[in-house]
Parts: sequence; C-alpha cells; structure tokens
Amino acid sequence: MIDYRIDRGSGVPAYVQIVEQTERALRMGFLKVGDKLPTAKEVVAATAINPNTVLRAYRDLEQTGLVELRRGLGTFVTRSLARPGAEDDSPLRREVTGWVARARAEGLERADVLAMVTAALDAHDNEHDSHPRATGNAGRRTHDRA
Amino acid sequence: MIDYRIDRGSGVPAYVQIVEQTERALRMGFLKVGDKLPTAKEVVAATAINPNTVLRAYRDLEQTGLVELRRGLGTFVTRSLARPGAEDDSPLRREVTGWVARARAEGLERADVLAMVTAALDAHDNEHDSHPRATGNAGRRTHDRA
Amino acid sequence: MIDYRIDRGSGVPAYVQIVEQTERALRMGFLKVGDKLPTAKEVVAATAINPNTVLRAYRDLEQTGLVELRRGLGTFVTRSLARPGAEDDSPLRREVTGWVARARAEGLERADVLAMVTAALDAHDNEHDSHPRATGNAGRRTHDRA
Amino acid sequence: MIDYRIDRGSGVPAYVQIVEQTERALRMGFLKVGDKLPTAKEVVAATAINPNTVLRAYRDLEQTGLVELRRGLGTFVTRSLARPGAEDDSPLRREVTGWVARARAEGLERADVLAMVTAALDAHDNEHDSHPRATGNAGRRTHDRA
DNA sequence: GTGGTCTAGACCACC
DNA sequence: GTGGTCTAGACCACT
Repeated sequence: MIDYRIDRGSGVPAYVQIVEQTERALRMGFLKVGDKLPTAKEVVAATAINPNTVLRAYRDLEQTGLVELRRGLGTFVTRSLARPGAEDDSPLRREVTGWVARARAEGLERADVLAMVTAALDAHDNEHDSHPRATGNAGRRTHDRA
Repeated sequence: MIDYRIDRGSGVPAYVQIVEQTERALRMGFLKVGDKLPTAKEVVAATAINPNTVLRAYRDLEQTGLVELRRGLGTFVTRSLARPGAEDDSPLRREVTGWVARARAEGLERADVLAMVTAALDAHDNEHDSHPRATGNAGRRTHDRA
Repeated sequence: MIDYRIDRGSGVPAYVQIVEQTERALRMGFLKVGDKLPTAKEVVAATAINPNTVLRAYRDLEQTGLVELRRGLGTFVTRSLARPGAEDDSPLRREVTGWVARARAEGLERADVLAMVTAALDAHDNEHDSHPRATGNAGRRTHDRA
Repeated sequence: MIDYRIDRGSGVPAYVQIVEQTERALRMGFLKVGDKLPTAKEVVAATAINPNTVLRAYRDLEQTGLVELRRGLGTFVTRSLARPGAEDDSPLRREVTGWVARARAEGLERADVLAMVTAALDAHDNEHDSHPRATGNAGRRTHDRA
C-alpha cells in the first residue's frame, strides 16, 4: 500500500504532492491496475491532512484517467504508467541504484542528487533535439516533476 | 544568467518554482557567490509572471541567506550550496550524464527518469539508517525537492 | 454575461448545474472564446451558493479545456463548442422556436417539451445506427444532458 | 418495460436519473397506470447499480404519488403524467421527430439538440410572461429537468 | 463505512 | 480584488 509523505512547508499544495507521488508509484510499477489506494481516512490517519484534501487529489487522478473512485468501495488504479526499462531488475535500475549509493556515500544530500539528475536532463534535452530547456525544473506540461 | 522556466498548471506556486530552480543552480555551481540574479523585470519579460511574484521568491531566498537584495543594484548570490562531487567534471557527473542519455535513448520520459532516481533514493535511505522514507517526494525540510 | 440558475432540490449537484449551463451556453454561442465568466463572488450574490462550489465547477470546466482560471483576473472562455447549424438565425433555430411556441400554447410544460425531444432523440438514435438507447436521458459520456 | 440507462460519471446521482427517466416515460405515455416497473433485481442486472439505489428512487416516486410499491408483487404506476398533445401520433410529435432528424443529419450532437431546445424554451418563457428564466436548465421545481 | 457534496471561514498566490 | 488551498464539519449517495 502506497504510503504518502506530505511535506508541509514545502510550499507545494498537499493535494499536488499526493498526485505526484501516486504518479511516480504508477511509473515505477509500485502501483498496478486494480490496486486500491488508501482510503481518505487512512491517509488522514497517516498524514494529518484533511479528508477533503485527499479526495481533491483522488478526483484529479480520476480526471486524468489513472484511478476510479467507487463510492462505498474505495479508489482503484485503472491505468498503468509503467515503462519498459524501469522495472525493478532492469539494467537502468541497477545502475541508478549504484550511482545513488555512491553519491550518498560522498556526502551528497537528497536534494543534491536530484539537482544533478535534473541538470543532466536539462543538458541532454538541450543538446538533443526538440524541447530544450535551460535551468528549469518545470515540466513541459503538468505533472512533469517526477 | 539563470533562465527560469515556470510551469503554470503544475499546481506548484510560481515563486516556489523560482526558489527551487535557484537553489538547484546554487547546488550545481551554475550560480556562484557574487553572481547577479536577473532583475524582476527581466524575469517578467521571459516568463510572463508578475514582478511581485519574482520579488516574493527573491525575498524567500534572502531570508534563507542565499542572496542579498541591493536596492537599485539588483539581487546577488551571497552563499554557495556547491558540493564537492557535484562539479561539472566529477565522476558522478560523468556517470549520471551517461545514465540519463541511456534512459532517454530507451524512451523514458523526463518524469520517468526523475521517478527512478527518487525511487532509488527512497530505497537507499530506507536501508541505510537515519532518514527513512517510503514513497515520499517531500524533503525532510523545506526546499528539498531538488 | 451568463446568468446561472441553480435548482436546489433537483438532486443535481450545484456545481454540475453550473457546468451544464456553461456548456450549453458555449454550444449555443452565447459564450465565445475570450468571454469572461462571472466571478465566484458574482455568482454567489446571484445564486446564494458557496464560492467554493462555484470554483469547483470552474475547475471542472478548466480541466475539460473550456475555460482558463487566471488568478487576479477572472475566468475566461478558451474554447468554443458552437456548432454550425445552431446559430441564432439558422433554419433549425427558427423551426424549433416555432415548435416550442406551439407546444407551450397547447399547454405543455417545460418538462413535457424536453421529454418529447428526448424521446424523439432516443427513437432516432435507435433506428439509425450506432449507439441505440431506449428511454435513457443519460449521455453516452459525461456532460450529455443538454 | 422501461429500460433505464445510468450515466455514471455525469455527476448526477443514480437515483435521480431513474426518477427523471421514469417521469419522462410517464409524460410520454410510455408508462401507463397499472404498468409494472422493473424489479430492483432486474434494474441491477441491467445497470450494475445497487438495489438500494433503485429502491431509493422508487420510494421517491411513491412519495410523489406516481407509483405504488406492493411488497412481494412489485412497483406499479398509479398516476399518469401523459399530456394531450404529446401522443405518439400528434402533430407536435411528428414535427419534432422530423426536426430532430434534420438536426442530427446536420451533424448536431444529442447535447446540441437539447441545448437548442432549452435555449428556445428560455427565450419563449422570458418573452411570454410568468416564469422567465435566462440561461438556466433548472426547473422551477424539483424534477423539472425533462 | 466508502466516497461525494456543500458550507463556512481563514489564509495564501497572483495581478 | 481575483482565484486557490486547506480546514472543519454536516449531510448525502452508494456498497
């Protein structure tokens, strides 16, 4: 069961954080079609945010076609975002796991690690083709934050 | 000169995006002590957001001691967040550059790449001690988003 | 300026009524691209529903790409649903105007008139082709109520 | 036998859709006094909604005096809403049938057709006296949606 | 007991 | 002054 972590004080709305974390779990295959999301009540118990805020996030996810809210039953995944190449045992996964371990061992913080990857993405996308970007973290569209 | 990219429609407040991007540039050494940030006017011209929003972000950065607003002159970096190990020509940088290129070549999107790194960070931090986290993207503190 | 009428006690959520009425106005060309919707405050003054309920409806319309919410400015139409054949002076419009007048003159209520049209639509769609329906008023998809 | 079509995702409660469709069938004479409504079980089989939801709708219809629930026997129509002028072979019916066919032939969708009629009703009722309305779809009273 | 709507009011983001 | 988020709590729809 996905376990949301809300960073109050990050300036990012709580419902956006839930949407982002859910999408990330879908991309990684941690959540699969048919899986049940925690009930609003469970999220409230775990995060101390308001049930309405959770429902707002779930409604957003429903409108993008990723989940389905079934009254009386719960909220269920209806679409996967899993990518070939991102599986748990793929070469890319194994490589990034090692790289992250080395970076952490060198004393880099979580934010440093993410900054390096973002910079690498920016550089790559600027050199190759279509959609260049300079320093931005902003997605080309909504939900491009990871 | 840093070039902000604002993703309207991501749900993340514009001023937060500016702060995040600035901190990322500081971590990567793209911005150094003494460097001048673009004026609010320049940012407005480039992003079509309101000057007050830019100033709000700069004020936040000033309060965390990263920049200094000098009236009539501009906004200047006063503190670096650069890390040894994250330099442009460090092994870690070279490795991540290659890894990102391979991931992109396999068809993974920007969001997939960031999701994989976040998952690797979560896994690492869960196994090794201090700051465990499960699925969260949220930083331990404010501004830990990359 | 569109003038929403909320039927409390119809069982239909207020925000759905706002969405339906807005879409209808778009189909009829009463609202055009660039037009401003009333502010939440104005709707509240006119209908005595809560501002959050209005915003919920506007958010829904935004997510279907019909309007854009601009903070500090208001809510604006971004896409038309106008159909050739439904213009104010089209033959179809003139015919239906006359027909409605005759129906009303014969003592039929508003609900009778709409029931007749719905029945005619059902009969037509059942005979011709693809998507038959019997008695339903329900749309093939969301927002098919008029 | 009336055949309910529930549009899940329209935002309109299922029991309201059943009530609306039943009233429409009564107005059109598709259901007559003494006719039996489908059992909750039959509706469930056809629509995949919960039996309690069907019963809730039938109870509403009973309270408005349109049907009678006879335990062990079923639900029966006790009052007609049929209107002279709305019969199957009336001039008005023939006219609207032709008009609908032309509208559909011109490529108008179901929702366009209903929007045009609603607009015509609004215009008519605004000009002629008693019950003016501008853009609304809402009925003067409960259950005035067609 | 699930999700869903609505209300009320406080505070924030943006123009 | 606009829309936006979040909270709190009441009541409803549905399984």
